Amino acid sequence: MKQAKVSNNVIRRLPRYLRKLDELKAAGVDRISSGELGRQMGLTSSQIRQDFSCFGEFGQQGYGYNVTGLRAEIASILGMNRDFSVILVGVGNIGRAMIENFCFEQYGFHLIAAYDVRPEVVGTDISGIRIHDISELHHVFETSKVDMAVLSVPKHIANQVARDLVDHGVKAIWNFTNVELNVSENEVIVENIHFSDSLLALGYYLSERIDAEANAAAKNAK
Amino acid sequence: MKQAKVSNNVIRRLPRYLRKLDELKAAGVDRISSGELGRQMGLTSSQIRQDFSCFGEFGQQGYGYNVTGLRAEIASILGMNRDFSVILVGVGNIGRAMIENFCFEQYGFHLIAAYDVRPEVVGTDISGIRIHDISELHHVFETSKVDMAVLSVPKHIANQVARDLVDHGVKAIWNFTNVELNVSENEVIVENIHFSDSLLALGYYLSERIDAEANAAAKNAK
DNA sequence: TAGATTGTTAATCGATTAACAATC
DNA sequence: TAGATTGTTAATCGATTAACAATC
Repeated sequence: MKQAKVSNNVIRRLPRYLRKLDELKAAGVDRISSGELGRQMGLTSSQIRQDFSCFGEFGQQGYGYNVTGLRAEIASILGMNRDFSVILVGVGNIGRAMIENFCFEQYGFHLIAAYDVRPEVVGTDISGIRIHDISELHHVFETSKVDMAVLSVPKHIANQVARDLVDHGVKAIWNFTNVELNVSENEVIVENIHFSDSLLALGYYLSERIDAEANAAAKNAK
Repeated sequence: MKQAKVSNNVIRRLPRYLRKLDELKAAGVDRISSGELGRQMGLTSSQIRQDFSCFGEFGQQGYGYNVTGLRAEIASILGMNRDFSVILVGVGNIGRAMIENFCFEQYGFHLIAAYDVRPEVVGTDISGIRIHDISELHHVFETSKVDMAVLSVPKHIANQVARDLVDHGVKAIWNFTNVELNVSENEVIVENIHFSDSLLALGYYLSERIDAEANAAAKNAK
């Protein structure tokens, strides 16, 4: 009965499928084959069918996949209808931007409170979310389940706050601090947004391309 | 002479090595073996040696790696000393946060200008960066090379602005729009920061864990 | 020199792709 | 029914791990 462990690569493709299906839906497409989906996404049809078959049989021979139905299956696999509760710790620039702009609801999460230490923000509301002093953190765990914490505090306290969150029983941390957290993956799920890692990878590919172009130019000049 | 194509997986590990080496340096460690590095990062020593050997011979038998030297090699591979020039398009919440907080210089990039359409921000300065009207975009390409553009405009114009940037000759786009850009990878390097993809993957792992715990509890109760 | 650890070749493992019978 | 396309098994490809000679 238990489904075999699904590889991380497959999981990381699911949100892309979701986005593409939403796009197709918006364009009025209501069925699609793995072949056509592959063409549009730059994947093989085999890979797409393998990916979906990790979770069930969502298609129909001779027909393909129903866009709305498949979208709903993937949404469910990703937990989008579970209504996870979220707190945010660290209302700096990025924390504030997330509170004001990120549509947690759209992905099955809802933000219930935020925390900071600076007196000038504690006690205020941002987009309807109350900012509490971080010393009040334990209260929220007494009154609600907290599934996930957005961690957007300064680097130097990242690990200490993460430790605290885990000890209070948070189940997952969405880590924006650009620090590798020293918490065991047995006790908490950590998902990192490492801006700098992303930029550095871009830097590598950019360097590679610039060098290739310079080489090509040098060759031409000869 | 030409180095074999290095896999994306290896490239994505380089920034992690960099961060770890910086941490070791800060802690006063000046040499490390692949074995110890692996222990600290959760990788095998084999993988670490394989990764580095894609780029050269950075270690010494019987000794290991010099932390400072290895750090410098990786920084150079990632193009951190190339001084790439950057423009930012879309000074909304996230764009503003990047201008104010993200330390481009630290990674070998420098921000030269930003663009928006809203009259209330055009003409102002944010952290020393002038915000121009987007209609002025072509000027910067006439007077400077522009290696990379940070794309942080609203979703619905993302592709149109990306097209424009590519036509002006930008070499890479750091894409914060959560939209899959329809530009060919022959003409431009695209590096995506998809917040929602990251959150949805977290949602998957969180769902999985919650279900596993519920199952364990049900089993215990029996 | 002896011990440690690299760089690299070979073996294993896992992920992607191809092929095809089942079936809508 | 015939054509299309799935779900799945087998083949291939690539990435990780193991092993070890080279050497500091």
